[in-house]
Amino acid sequence: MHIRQKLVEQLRTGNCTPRIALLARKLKEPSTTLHYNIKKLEREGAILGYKAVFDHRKIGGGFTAFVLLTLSPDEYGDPERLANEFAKHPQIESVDIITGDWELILKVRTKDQDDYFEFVKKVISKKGVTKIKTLTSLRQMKSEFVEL
Amino acid sequence: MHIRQKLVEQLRTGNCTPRIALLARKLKEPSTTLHYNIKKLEREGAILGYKAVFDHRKIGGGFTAFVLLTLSPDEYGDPERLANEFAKHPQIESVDIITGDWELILKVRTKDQDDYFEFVKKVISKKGVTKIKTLTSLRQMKSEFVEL
DNA sequence: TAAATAATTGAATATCATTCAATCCTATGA
DNA sequence: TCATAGGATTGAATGATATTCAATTATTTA
Repeated sequence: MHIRQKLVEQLRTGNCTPRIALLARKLKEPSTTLHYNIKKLEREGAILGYKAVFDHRKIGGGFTAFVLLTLSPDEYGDPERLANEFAKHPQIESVDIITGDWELILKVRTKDQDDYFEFVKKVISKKGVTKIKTLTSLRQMKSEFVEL
Repeated sequence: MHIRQKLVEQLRTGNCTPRIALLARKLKEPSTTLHYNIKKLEREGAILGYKAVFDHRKIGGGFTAFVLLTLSPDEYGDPERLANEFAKHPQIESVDIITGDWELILKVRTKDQDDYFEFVKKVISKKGVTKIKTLTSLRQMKSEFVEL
């Protein structure tokens, strides 16, 4: 596999670290103080990790959609089971159990619409899912707190 | 302001960097090769930045909601204007222009439901927005590609 | 108020990113 | 097929950085 692809894979979810010296200059605080406070945030579980933010269009993820799911009554008792299954897929950026007319909302990224269609058939359409509503993203203005 | 808060502010959107030596060990490639390829990804604009992923419950962002917006007909021509305004707010994680029954979907994080209500009144309810539907997140299983 | 615990900090060290020059690969066209 | 040019890979050297440690200061707790 190409190095590029391996890097994307690794940086997508971690393998990064804060730039303490840079922050020390910006905030005018000793780097050791910042180091201490960052480690504390990590210990407390407030910081889960450090990762790269990608322009997904440039790494084969040009298609983005929000997927609203209704579950069958027999899944109501344990929506987390299905949610956790979805969470395992690398195409899925986020999984939330929600209130209202639907039980789950997913944010999905695929290469294109064809790939998305395949993904819906293979992964999303499964026992327990009774209704699927796709909201296709036409334009992203902000993602992961980063303006695009 | 407390150092902790300043750090969260800075790490939320950047001030991090890839761990090349670690990646070199993992992928069994020379660190200079990885360095070269990472810089290339940055030059190409495929990598937009490096940031921390937080457990928002532990940094005063315990409430998460997806907000579906319908715009008034006079905003149809330029939904990007409103979208860009929303994007500026630090409480808003993502802004997408979408197809279907709504024009915009926002992902919003606030301290609690009261804060969310204030946020909707002050920021979201503005000229051009004719309908607001909130999908409250009861449980997050994955966010920013990181399983929780 | 005293004692214990947590937070800050400078100096020293260990680790790492980055630069550079040499080499190797790959695509292109004659 | 071969020559060439641009890109990609790599090791050695360097500069910058994270991290550790011990001392000091601040804060919390009883």
